[in-house]
Amino acid sequence: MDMSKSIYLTTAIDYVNGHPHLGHAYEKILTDAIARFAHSCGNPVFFLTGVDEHGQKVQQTAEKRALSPLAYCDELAVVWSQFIEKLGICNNDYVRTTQPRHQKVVSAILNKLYKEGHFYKESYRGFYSAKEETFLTEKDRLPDGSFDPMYGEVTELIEDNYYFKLGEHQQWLIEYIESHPDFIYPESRKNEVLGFLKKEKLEDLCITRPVSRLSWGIPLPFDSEFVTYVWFDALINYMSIAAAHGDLQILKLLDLTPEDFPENGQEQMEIWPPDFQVIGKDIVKFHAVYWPIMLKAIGAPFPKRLIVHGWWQKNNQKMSKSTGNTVDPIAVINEWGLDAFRYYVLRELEVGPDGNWTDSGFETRYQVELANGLGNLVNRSLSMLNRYRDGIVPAKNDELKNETEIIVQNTFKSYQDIKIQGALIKIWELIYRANQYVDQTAPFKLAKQPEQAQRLDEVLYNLVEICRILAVILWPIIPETAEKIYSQLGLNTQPDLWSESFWGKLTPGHKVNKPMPLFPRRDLNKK
RNA sequence: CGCGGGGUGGAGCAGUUGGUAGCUCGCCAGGCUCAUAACCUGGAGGUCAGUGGUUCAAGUCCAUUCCCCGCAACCA
Repeated sequence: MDMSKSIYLTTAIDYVNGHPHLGHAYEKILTDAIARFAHSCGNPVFFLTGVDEHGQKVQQTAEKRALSPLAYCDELAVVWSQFIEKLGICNNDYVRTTQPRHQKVVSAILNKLYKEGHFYKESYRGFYSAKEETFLTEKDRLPDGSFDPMYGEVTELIEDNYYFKLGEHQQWLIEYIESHPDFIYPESRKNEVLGFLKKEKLEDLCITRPVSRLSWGIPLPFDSEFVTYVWFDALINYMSIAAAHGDLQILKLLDLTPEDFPENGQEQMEIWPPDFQVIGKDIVKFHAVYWPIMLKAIGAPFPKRLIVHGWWQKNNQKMSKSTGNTVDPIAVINEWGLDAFRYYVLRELEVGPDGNWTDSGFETRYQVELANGLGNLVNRSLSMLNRYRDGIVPAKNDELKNETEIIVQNTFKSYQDIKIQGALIKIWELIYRANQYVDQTAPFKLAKQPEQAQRLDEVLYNLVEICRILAVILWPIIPETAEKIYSQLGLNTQPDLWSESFWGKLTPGHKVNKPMPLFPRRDLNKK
């Protein structure tokens, strides 16, 4: 692996004009787990997330509140970045599409593509709903030919706009996706995109909005009558931040220099291309079709993998603010703790399919898997070591070494394949095995028989060592808990490197600390 | 015929390249007492939606039918 280039991960950037919800939290935590695993493997990591701030809805809401759009965005940016912090995300940068560094890159790209003949200007005649501020298509017509009253008054309108030629890109994109089976994950999404590309003719993408209709956007550098369409603007964030951190490959491509980003100082990182771009299934088309075409036109290498995750429902119904069928991540974290939340969303579903949140499911996983499983194992292991050996780690012993190593390897492979749920299932096999081991060896009985002292030492070593290894392999998922385990083990290092998961790293004679419940048990009946 | 995803013991889910159907919860019985009234063992419970096919062998491949759920341009 090329160690000079960082593993580059991105999430979709969130549209600020909304409120952070479970879906946003899930995507961030999922990406965070992948990022932490990459770090754990010893790679430099660059993890980007951020917000998308342009567009009609922001402009409207700002107007309603008598604020400038930017002042309104400044307010929201705080809310969103606090949300990221609350989730324990280890991102290296936070992009806002209103930042000059981003706008510079968007302008550079627009200029380049314009000069190279990828755009053309054309008038569009269509039926426009002023109420919804959108053009309607034939598909929006009701069976009787009229438009739904929800669109208000619909008028026929002629509007000029710039378009990005996509037609010529359709064929190579199909071939690219077919010859790079890892490009879109999971496979079902890849098939969906291929199906679409093969069946439908790609229509040229409108990349502007007239200023008269929408002013809150990045001005088109070669025509002041227009601003850039939000999606064209938003997708570029992945590249603009690489440029802003001095990625020479991108700078050169866009004819920019590090001096164009004075706020960055002298930093020069190798970031591009992204290794993982994590998105929701709703925006597959933008990332699997428009985005590669944009990159091809720009001449930039493609992202390695697009990770498409599913959506959450609650109680098998679509989450919706209007019906109150929602999950507030902040409230859950405040009540149950960050790691319980992170664990649940990653354990509940594999990456790809939709998930279903239920409060009782969450509580059960907390109680059974975290409190009674992981928490109790660490607690009883450390407690016995303290009680029988004054907390001093006995001589090394390899009784469970093989079993543990197999599980650790399987877990590693699952992480590598982005099978996070699978990784957690395997990790819990180790927890069950360790609890079973306690029962089989009964250290509490050995402790009463002086002639069994050595056997007791062996058992205790195996238990404590497993607790330590668990911390290492769980760190990408539940970093706070992993660090707590290390701290209870009296270790002053961090469980953030996979190489720490090798058996036998706990040295005899080391003194551990007293255990504290990692996940305090709850009396669920009282709720 | 719009696209996609699903239908596996009471509930929620795993099932990699086809080879005796697993897990968690719940239920019943037993064991243990180090531990967060936690832990361990055993048991009951499924014709893997239906039908047809390929195969020595299919939940796992093919065909078809039924049912559920998302998506269909800015909502992760």
